[in-house]
Amino acid sequence: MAPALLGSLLVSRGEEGVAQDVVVVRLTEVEAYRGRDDPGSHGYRGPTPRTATMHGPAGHLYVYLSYGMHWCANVVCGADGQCSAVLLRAGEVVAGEDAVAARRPGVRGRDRARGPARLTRTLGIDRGHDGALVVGDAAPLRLHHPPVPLDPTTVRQGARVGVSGDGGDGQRYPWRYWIDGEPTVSPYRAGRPARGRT
DNA sequence: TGTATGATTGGCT
DNA sequence: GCCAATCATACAT
Repeated sequence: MAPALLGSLLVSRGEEGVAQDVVVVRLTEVEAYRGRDDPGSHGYRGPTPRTATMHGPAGHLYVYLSYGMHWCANVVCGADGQCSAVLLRAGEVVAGEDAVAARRPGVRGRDRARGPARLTRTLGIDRGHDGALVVGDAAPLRLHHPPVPLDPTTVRQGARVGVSGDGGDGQRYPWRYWIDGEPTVSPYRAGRPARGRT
């Protein structure tokens, strides 16, 4: 699912449906997360209240607070009871420049949605969006297929950002996907070495 | 009830 | 490149 989401459009309807507030972001970078078999995932230690949405049916948003101050958003991809989601790491603002300028004064160009927390801020996503659908008329945020099919040869793949060793041997799952050459893709940072905890 | 830690960002050196 | 900000969550006591 993760590479298939690249090039897709994420559309936020404005506050109270005001057309002027609509913002559209074209996804350029995502990461896949699974459950029990993925040490880098919030679902690694089994379902908890926080990750309930991530363990639910596909098509909903899993939103969590990072570092006590940043919201990050995932699209849930697995069947109900499974744990599978794709973190929306970065994108390009393709519509709603004015709304974004008002929401993020001083931030311009490629940085407006370059990084998972910047993306949520630009789209106005927060805790209230956890569990919301990304399909259907009532959805506060909607996901659309790419207007033009993405050239599959431009998709790149590598280790996830900020995730320490995935396997016991320190290997890193190559579950980060991005569109080659896109300036909005966030810089790579390796995670801390796995800490001894069992 | 206490505490360590992040799927990050932005400012400063 | 280094580091503080800031707090819900998970887990230990």
